[in-house]
Amino acid sequence: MSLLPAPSTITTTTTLAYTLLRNPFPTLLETQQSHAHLLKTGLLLLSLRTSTKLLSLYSSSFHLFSDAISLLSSLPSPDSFSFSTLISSFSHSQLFSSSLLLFRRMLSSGLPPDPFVLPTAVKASSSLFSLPLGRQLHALSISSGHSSHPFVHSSLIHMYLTCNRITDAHLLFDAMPHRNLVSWSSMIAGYAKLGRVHDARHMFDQMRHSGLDPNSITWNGMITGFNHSSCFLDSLFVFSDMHSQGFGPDGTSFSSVLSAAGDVENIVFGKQIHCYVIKAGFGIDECVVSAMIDMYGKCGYAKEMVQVLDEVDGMDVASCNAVVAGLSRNGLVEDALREFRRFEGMGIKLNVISWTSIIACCSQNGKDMEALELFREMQMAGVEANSVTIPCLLPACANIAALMHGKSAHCFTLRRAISEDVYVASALVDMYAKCGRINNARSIFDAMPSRNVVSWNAMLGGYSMHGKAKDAMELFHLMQRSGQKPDFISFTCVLAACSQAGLVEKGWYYFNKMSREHGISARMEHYACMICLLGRAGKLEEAYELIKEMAFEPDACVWGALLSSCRVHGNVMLGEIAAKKLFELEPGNAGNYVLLSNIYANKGIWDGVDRVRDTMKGMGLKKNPGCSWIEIKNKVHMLLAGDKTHPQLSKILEKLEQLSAEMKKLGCNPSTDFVLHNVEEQDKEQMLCGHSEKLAMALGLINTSPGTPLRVIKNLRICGDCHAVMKFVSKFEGRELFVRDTNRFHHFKDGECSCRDYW
DNA sequence: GTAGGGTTAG
Repeated sequence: MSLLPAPSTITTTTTLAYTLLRNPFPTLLETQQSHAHLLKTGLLLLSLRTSTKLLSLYSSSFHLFSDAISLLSSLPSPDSFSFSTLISSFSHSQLFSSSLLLFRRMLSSGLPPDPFVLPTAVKASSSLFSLPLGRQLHALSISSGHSSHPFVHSSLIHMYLTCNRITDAHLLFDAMPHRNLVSWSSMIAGYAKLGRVHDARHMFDQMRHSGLDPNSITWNGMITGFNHSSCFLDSLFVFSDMHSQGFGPDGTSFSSVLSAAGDVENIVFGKQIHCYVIKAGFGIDECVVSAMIDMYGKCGYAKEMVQVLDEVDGMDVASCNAVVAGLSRNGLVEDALREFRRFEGMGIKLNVISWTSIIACCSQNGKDMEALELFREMQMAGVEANSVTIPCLLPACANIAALMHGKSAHCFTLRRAISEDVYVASALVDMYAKCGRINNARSIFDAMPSRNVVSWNAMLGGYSMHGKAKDAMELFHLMQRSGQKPDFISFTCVLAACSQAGLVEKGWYYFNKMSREHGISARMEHYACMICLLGRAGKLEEAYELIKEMAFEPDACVWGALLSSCRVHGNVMLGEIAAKKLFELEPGNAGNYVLLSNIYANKGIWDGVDRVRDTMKGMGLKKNPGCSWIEIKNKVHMLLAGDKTHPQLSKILEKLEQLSAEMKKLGCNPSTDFVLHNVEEQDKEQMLCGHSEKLAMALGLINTSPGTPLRVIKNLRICGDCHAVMKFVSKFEGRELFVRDTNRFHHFKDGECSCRDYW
């Protein structure tokens, strides 16, 4: 029997193949049927043109890349056209590594690179920001004799620009025999992106002198380039130039110029563009609409944002996202949540950006529990988090020390292979440090393939918060040896670490080094650290002198640091000075009055105590309620001082009474030093029920098995009495306790605290 | 099957 198909079959098959080639949009089924027939008849192998058409359909229309690859592999002698088809499909789907791997396979199969496939490969290497790959391709272009081909040449220029090698790009540009609009536009955009306004404009003029007219891409490349380098005013100027020279803006230029207008918060210009957009008929371009909403948001016009959105027929998700982000940016958290729910209710298909925006909105505005809940909802909705979502979520875990939630986010990053992203890893370092796991933070930090100043600061801040001054200083030196320049936050962390450990001389050393060697002038937070350091070390006069030397008006943090130190060292005179300033700066902060009252009470100055109490009463001030969080079995519990509504309250109080009795039996008297004597009835009740950190600790003790470490977060400084009780509990119950207050970590173990009672 | 430009989340 002949292996060739019967004549009738040939007719059918050729008809099928013909249909396939002529049909611009076949369905997957039609494609697969044609494929099957061609395969069965053996004709597939005879027509490279047909098989390449199949390759294109599988990869570019249906994204069935493994089917496309196996088809390609089955072809006895695919040509460079077949390879190019699949290589460019990979690139179009952002699969740049696969694209380049296939390009390599094409070369090793003996096919030479041609001027069609080379630009695609170069573009893939640019998209991966890989200079080494780009250089190899440059060399290959030369050796294969295609380097002067205009498309190859332009792609190489763009590759060098993308890899921040403007000089190499310019050399290549100069060597170009026939410069075209594409290469000029690339160079202009390249300079604009670097903020080299003069060079970009100069190139633009040179291009016109050479007789070439810009097109919309040339103009837009310049506008978006200037936006990229934060030269927003220059963007606006270019847009005006474009307009006055008779070039009608397109969607891209409208989107970009709106973004620039928002960034310089120029509402007048923004509104002009709004009118222009409507007149030019771009009010339906989704990118332009979302850029317009973004502009209004950045200028602080919340109402207009929602108006623009509601005026559009059929809201697109990017515009909805811009509304949520804009409300969040303006601190309108409740409105952002309401709009988010409204969009959800309207059946708008919310994407990862929508969810990330609302999670960020919550975690940046003190709604940490809500952020965690939204993350859960997002997963339930089947939307997968990415490398931006996680750094937005993790601060919420860190804020309330939700270690289990943080850990599960960490696992997620490992599964999705995003754990090494510099933003993700930095946020993980911060989260672990703030949840008391300083060693885990360090392991992640050490494993990072690349770090930026934020990563170093997260680790430095962690050591500082844990009172590990020596580690902080060692890391700070490692940071400099690694070539990373410290910024003002790095110095704040190191100074805070010195302050936690009472290292006065080291503190002065870094404080002076900062301006002298690093050219960073001292900011408010640096002074606050120094005042805290000097004050707590008992050098109150020196601290006060430093305040007087400051070149700008000290804020409440600086005076607050002095007042707290006066409280510790019983200095009435300076305490009164600091308190007076604080009453002016923060009239509503009851904590300052309480501190001053404590200073008086400690010295037995009862009329002073009465005066402060009367003032507080007259102003209607109440102590900021203490609040603590503890995570027990994956659930975060929030406890307020004097909380009488907790379902386990009686058990908690029973536990605290039992502990108190044990302490008395062993001769440990709870410190009454920290108790305000002239307390209101309500405060007395609160004291009776206990501070929130004690309640949280007791809740942890009765709900976890013996020996389980407990982690408590408090919104205020830990009080002396609670500190003493926790030291006792760590020994008596054999528990490790981690308490994070507003200032630092206290790690209680075997009756001792890591702060060595210095805080 | 080839080169240059856009909006919304860190």
